[in-house]
Amino acid sequence: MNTEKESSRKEILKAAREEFLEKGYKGASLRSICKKAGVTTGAFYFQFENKEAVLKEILDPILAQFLLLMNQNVKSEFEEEASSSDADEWMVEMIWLHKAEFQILMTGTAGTPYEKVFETLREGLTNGFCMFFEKYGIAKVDPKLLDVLVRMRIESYLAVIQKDYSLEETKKLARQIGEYCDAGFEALVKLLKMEGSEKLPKTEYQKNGN
Amino acid sequence: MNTEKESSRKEILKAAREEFLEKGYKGASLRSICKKAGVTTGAFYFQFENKEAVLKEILDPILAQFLLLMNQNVKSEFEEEASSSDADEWMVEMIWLHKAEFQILMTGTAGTPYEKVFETLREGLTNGFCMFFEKYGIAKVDPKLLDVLVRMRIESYLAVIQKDYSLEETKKLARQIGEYCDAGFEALVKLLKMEGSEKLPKTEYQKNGN
Amino acid sequence: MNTEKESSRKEILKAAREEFLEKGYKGASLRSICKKAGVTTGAFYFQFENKEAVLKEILDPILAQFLLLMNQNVKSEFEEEASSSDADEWMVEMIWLHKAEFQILMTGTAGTPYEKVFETLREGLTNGFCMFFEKYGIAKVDPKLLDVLVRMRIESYLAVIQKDYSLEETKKLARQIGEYCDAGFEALVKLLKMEGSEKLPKTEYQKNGN
Amino acid sequence: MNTEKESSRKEILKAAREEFLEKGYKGASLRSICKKAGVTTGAFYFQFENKEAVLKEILDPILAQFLLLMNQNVKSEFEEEASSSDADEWMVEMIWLHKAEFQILMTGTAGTPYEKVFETLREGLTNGFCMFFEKYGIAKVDPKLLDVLVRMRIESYLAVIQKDYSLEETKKLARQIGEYCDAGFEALVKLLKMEGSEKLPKTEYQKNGN
DNA sequence: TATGAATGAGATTTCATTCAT
DNA sequence: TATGAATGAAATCTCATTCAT
Repeated sequence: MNTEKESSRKEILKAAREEFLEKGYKGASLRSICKKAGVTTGAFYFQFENKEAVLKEILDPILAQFLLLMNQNVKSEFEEEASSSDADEWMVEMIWLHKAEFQILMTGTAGTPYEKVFETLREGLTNGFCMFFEKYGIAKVDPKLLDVLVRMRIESYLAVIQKDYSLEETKKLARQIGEYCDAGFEALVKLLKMEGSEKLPKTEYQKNGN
Repeated sequence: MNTEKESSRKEILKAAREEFLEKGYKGASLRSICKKAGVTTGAFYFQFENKEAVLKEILDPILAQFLLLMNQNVKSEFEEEASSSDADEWMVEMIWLHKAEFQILMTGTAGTPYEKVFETLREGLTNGFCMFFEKYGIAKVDPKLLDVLVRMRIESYLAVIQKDYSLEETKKLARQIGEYCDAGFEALVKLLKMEGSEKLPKTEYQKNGN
Repeated sequence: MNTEKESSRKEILKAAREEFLEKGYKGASLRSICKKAGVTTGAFYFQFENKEAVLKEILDPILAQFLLLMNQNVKSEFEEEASSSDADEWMVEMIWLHKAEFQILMTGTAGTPYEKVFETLREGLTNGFCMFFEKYGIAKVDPKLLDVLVRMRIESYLAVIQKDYSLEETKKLARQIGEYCDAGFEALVKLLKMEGSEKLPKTEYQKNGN
Repeated sequence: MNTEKESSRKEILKAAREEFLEKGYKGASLRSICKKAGVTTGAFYFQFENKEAVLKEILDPILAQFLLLMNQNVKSEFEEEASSSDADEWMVEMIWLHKAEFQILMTGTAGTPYEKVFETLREGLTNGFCMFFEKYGIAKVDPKLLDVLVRMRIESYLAVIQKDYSLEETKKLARQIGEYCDAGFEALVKLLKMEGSEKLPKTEYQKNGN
């Protein structure tokens, strides 16, 4: 039957994804989305409330999945060290499967409600990192530092998807980055412990002692 | 004198910086830039060729500076380890001084020639990293990995400026991130050497160096 | 039914024809075309790609017809002398029916691609004249002279349409001009043959033909 | 002294002539005229009241000369047949010397007061033709026909100047066209006399009588 | 005589959205 | 479900012209 013609809704979503990716949300024009989708504007407005609704439909499910995985990831890293890398791999896989959406989210949502969604994501990951530090004996970690670390980690994911690497290559990179971050993390823990003890009153002789 | 009334050109640039920051390049409207600047559109087009020219005037000098510093940074990291952190500090300082511009560059240039400028920046840093790895005995580093590391480092800079930390706080964070990255780097070197020896039993430099 | 409201497209074309006629292409403003047509600018841009496209739609069909007729005219003048005046009459009629378009073409297309269309038309007629001269034994006619004669003939057509003569009056004028040009032509042939024989005593065709 | 720098006024006139020629009056922009003239807009408005004043300054002197010559031409053609061709030659020469201006007048003045100047010119020539016909015994010539003949003659002049022929070539062409027109004129006179006698009441016996 | 910054209306064009069919 | 013509505000940009210096 309609094998030749995908449903309008899907065609629109596909075309919109491309346009948003290419020109950003503001820069993308409904006209050209509709043209690319082979659909009239009337059909568009039957399927979606407005331009923003398409963006929402593109990004929301991905975001939901991502948040879910992120939470699992964080939890498992905290509870059982073994499965940590598994969760990490899943996340990489999910991002890899939805390159376009994540890129739109990152670079194409200026002036959109989604502009601030990343911060939400980051806050989630930041919590996870916080617990992790605490597990290693650093009670009160500077939230500023945490934020940066989280963003670096996210960036590492995104760096990968912006290229057209295969899933295998992507996973290999993810493992290497994992090593990098783990080592960095341990070094920081050491540093912070030292700084923490330096801040205590007897700084002077501690310096000599070390 | 004319202290109360800055030159139109400067007013326009100021207003444009704000608008681009807030709404991205596409989302920013000339009308509202002009209104904010207290200037007519005619005056605008006397001062600038078009909308894009303002963006150019805002971003170009910053980019030039950044590229310069980046090169110095790379060079000094390669030649004398001591001054590395100095160059690093300068770069942090420069980015901190031009928060707005960098944020515009990052998130507000979709559909603009500047969209791809980051890649240029990254390529510069990537070269530096490459030399660094070679210095540590890793001859042919996977460019994919390099790219990710570079982007993480850049992201660390940018993460900081998006918050309103003081310059002091910013620099402290930068130092901590420096530790993190150095440790991560060393771990990677170790990992890569192992992988290398597993895969290519008798590389030339391995025979001599190890 | 909807006799009172012509289609937007037609209303726009009508209004544009008037405006172009009155103010030339550059001088005509879309705003006032739309207002005259009782249509919004949006409607205009739904129907036409841009201002130039309306001009194209107005002029192209007329030009095509004209070129067609011109070729027929030329051919018949060459082959059978009798029908020559028929074709001529048809052409006059056609021009008379499209006064506005031809006047726009003549006087209102400065700075437009159509600016040079007349030259194309003229080249067509010039070819015809050339054949005509050859038929009368003038082998190589000065193309400069031909060009002038052609333009005079075209001008004669256009002179007529710029006034509001009836079709009958127009045709009568056309006949008179026909006499004028025929006589002029014959005089020229005589002159050129004399000049030719003075300059080139024994041309090939002269030896045989005369 | 100021050999290197022509007076602003002259520079402006030169640049305007070029621009009007190229883009027509409406299409020509003051900005680009000023830029081409190496002059600021302020300087322009010191020298000229407005855009139209430049056009006036370019066209008026030429028009005055042309009208003068035209009258002489007409008069001499009427009084002494010998000098007719002299006056004709002068006119050709004058037009040749002011190609640009005449072309501007013809094709670049849509929407300008000068749009209708041609008609004035033509009326002058038409009067001359009228007298000429009367001299040959055609009392009341159809003004419609006269107008066409005049326009054809003018067109012949203009046809020549739009090409870059030398003055010599131009004059030769003018002479040939002169032959063409004279012969055409004579044929018309004959025709009109016949038509005239046909139209008079006592046609029947006149036909026999003549 | 000029400068050149500024004006502000108006140019063409594009936008997201609506609505009768 | 869809069409596609229409809306009208707003977009970017250009215009001839002015004016303080």
